[in-house]
Amino acid sequence: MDIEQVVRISKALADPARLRIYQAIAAKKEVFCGELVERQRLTPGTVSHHLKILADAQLIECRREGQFVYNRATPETMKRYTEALAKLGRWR
Amino acid sequence: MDIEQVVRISKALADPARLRIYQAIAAKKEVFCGELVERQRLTPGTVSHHLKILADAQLIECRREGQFVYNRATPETMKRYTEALAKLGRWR
DNA sequence: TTATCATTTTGATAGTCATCAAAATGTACG
DNA sequence: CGTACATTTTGATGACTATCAAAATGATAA
Repeated sequence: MDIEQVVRISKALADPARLRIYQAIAAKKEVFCGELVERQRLTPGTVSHHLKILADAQLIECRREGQFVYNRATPETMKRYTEALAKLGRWR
Repeated sequence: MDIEQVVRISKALADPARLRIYQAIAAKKEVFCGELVERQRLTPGTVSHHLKILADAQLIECRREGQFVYNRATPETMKRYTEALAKLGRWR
């Protein structure tokens, strides 16, 4: 994983609202947007914005099914992120 | 580790210049500020600013010795950060 | 088609932040 | 003391961002 991707993921995780959204998604198999709007007390536009940033960082994947868009976490990305950080901190 | 600390660390890692600085520090036992100013092509003020953010996140520790301030990484914090993220992504 | 609901996009706004230059502070040594 | 060097702080500026309201788009069903 290159440094730009590490920065992109760090940025995605660097906002409390977005971290809560990620947490809510990762805690279940799938979550659709409306569920997040209710639980996070944010407008649909704002939630959509955050989901886009999480998806661009490949921390989540989104799948449309009818009117709804279901989101689920992609733990592989998180795994590769933490591995990249561990490597970053290793001497020599 | 609480969510605020996760956000604080994510923010600290969410800038390319700061990530490079952290990388440079973690790659050696200790680094002093002047070394970073040279290698990163940033002004002393900017480097100092970044070091403060890394230190506030407890990703590095700074120790003054005479005129110089030596910085070293605290891998313990990085370890707890990645563990917190892993827990965040875990179901149930 | 029209109505309705879910989501995204747009435009605006207030707040945050990276950066620099310059001033201030800390520290050593004549 | 005064000079020199390392670091931090301050003030300013331009860029970015979280948020909302409202408009636009997608999709279903009557």
